Amino acid sequence: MTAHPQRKTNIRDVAAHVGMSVSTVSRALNGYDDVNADTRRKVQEAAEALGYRASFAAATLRSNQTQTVTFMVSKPWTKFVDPFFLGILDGVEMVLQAQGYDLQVVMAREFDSEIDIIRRTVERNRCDALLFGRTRLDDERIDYLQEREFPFVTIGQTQRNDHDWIDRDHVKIGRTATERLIRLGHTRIAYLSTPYRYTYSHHNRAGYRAALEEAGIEFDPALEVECFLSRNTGADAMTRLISSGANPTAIFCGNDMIAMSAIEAMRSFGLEPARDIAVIGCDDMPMAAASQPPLTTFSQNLDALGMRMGRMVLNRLNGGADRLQDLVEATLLVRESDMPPARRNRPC
Amino acid sequence: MTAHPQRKTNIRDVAAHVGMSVSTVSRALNGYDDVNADTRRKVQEAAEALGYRASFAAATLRSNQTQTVTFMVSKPWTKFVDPFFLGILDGVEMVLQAQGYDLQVVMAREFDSEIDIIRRTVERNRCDALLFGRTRLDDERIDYLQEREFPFVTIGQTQRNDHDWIDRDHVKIGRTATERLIRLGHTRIAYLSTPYRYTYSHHNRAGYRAALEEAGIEFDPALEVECFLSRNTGADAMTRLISSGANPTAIFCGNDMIAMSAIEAMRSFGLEPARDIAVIGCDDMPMAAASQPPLTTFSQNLDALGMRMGRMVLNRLNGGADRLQDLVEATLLVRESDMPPARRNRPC
DNA sequence: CAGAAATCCAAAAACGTTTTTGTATTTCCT
DNA sequence: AGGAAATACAAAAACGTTTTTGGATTTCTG
Repeated sequence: MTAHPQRKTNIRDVAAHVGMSVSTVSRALNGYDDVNADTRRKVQEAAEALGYRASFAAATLRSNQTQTVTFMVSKPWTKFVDPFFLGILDGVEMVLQAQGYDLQVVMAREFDSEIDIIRRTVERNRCDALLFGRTRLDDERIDYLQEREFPFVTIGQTQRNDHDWIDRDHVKIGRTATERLIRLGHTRIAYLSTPYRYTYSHHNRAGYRAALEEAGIEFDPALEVECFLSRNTGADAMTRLISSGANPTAIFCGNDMIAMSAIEAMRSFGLEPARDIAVIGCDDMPMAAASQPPLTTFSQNLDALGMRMGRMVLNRLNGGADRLQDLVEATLLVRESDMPPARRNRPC
Repeated sequence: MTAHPQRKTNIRDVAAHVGMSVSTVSRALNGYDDVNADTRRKVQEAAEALGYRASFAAATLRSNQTQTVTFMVSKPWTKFVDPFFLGILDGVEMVLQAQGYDLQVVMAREFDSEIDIIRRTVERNRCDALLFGRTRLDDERIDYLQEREFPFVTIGQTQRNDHDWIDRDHVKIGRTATERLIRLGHTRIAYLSTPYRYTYSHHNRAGYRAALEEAGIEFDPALEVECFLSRNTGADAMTRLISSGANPTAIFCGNDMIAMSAIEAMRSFGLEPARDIAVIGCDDMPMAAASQPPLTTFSQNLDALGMRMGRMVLNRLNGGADRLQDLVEATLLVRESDMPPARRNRPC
């Protein structure tokens, strides 16, 4: 007995309303130039009056264009490094929407499902381009998309690197952090790496090793530890480092989560960050500033990074021929967690 | 001169491949029961072999169903309370994908664009249901969706409350926080509220006031301050509170961001959290545990909350008649930022 | 064994656009 | 003035599914 929910107004309704053909209405609304200015105005007014909005499905089916870009985030990522990816999303969305593109986000539950989601998304034609991060040296997602000639931009590089990407200069980050710790007088500097599966972990490490070598400090494999995505991974690594007698006086951590977790472990051994072990993180998560001591870390203009990424994907969508690759520098945010090494006899 | 990118295989291809009609293929693939088991198997194998995947646009156009749920996040929200919404998203996605639904996320740039995005999304038929949070007492988004009879579930309540929602029990949160501070001996307890535009701010306040009244503590309007979404809003409020002579010995903050910011301001006045002013936050953001002193706050099983939300929307999509409304309790996480009031003459 | 019911599949319509093609009418050029 | 070009619109095809309708064949029933 409920009132029949009225049928949505379609393009035929507005055509009838202005007494013109459907095709003219379509061309008028989509900005083609073989339509009289006056006609276009009338059509637009009618569409507005009737509350007409083109069906997304129908338009997509016919034109094969979705005017949509999809950003895929990996779930382990969302949990831990969210501020980083959210900041980028902001920037991307800003430039995309200015060009009439929608930005959608989908989440991948597990690592293995990333490729499945990409497959689904591409094969069902749900978007015009894909965005994603956490690239690997050898990344099957990229192989797949390149084979299909599907547009995409990544955050992070790969081995072959023959695609559009944007990335922070992680080699420089690793080098800068390590150089600073060396300058402070440290020689036993550990590197608590993000998972090796990611390309950028290798870049960080390359910078770390390069700085050591240039300073003439012998590289000690025992000081390099791989961390993962669990909450306590930094603590585990730190514990191993301490109890194995590797004896670092400073650590550079692949991200702030690892750093905070490592600090927890230090304290459980009676060691204080800064005073006993210098700590440098990466990402400048909100907790980095709030922690005690405030964490020295690397920060980034995420909006800008996202906007550049957005412009890249637009270029690709517009058939831009050139490959766009962009390395952006992070800035070291010196706070209080990195100090010169403790002297043997320190006043209490 | 490039190889022609081969046309995507469509349903006709697989029909031809198995020598059957298009309609049979469709019905076989979509699980209808008027198709022979053997036939279905053959169709499925063919589809698999040819890498067939139904066009999303075509299927949507014909069936008027997208098998997609959209979660709309407001951008100011993403910046500051991300862990909260990300946790919920996780849970929602989990139960939706188990039922074959996709979860998409879209971002609203400004407050005012929220309704526009909803309009676009609904009118262009891009999803089957909407999810969003940050409800207001009087929420135009809900008015719009109800009028269109479009399925949705909110995080948060409204004045009329005649829709599906899930919410934390913010009245209880406000009451529990305030009761605890009272039990610790405080009488001048301030409430640094989240923006009043949100319903839950009022609920927090109601709990706060109720606890005061029950304890026979006279309510002082000067101790209630509204905060907003800027980074320093807590500091601004705290500064006003201190310099106006309102003289609180404890504060309950609508979220952890506000609390952290307020703590900053305290310190700039030479006051120490816990020692001089007790602080209780809400949300248990990662920085709450990392801060000094660790912040007493309210935490939540976000996965569970999200999963309940997911089940709600599924119920609605399956034509469930009953209205689903769910109030979940938060748990107080006592850490170190809340202490009894400082005594006049305290040993240094 | 005749009729009814059940089973399984095919033909064709329909969804709402965009794009292609075509055709009057008008404007331009020499 | 006559033909070419430009302008402005209309008709119809096409996109790839799902759903409706119908019809053969087989199975059941009394």
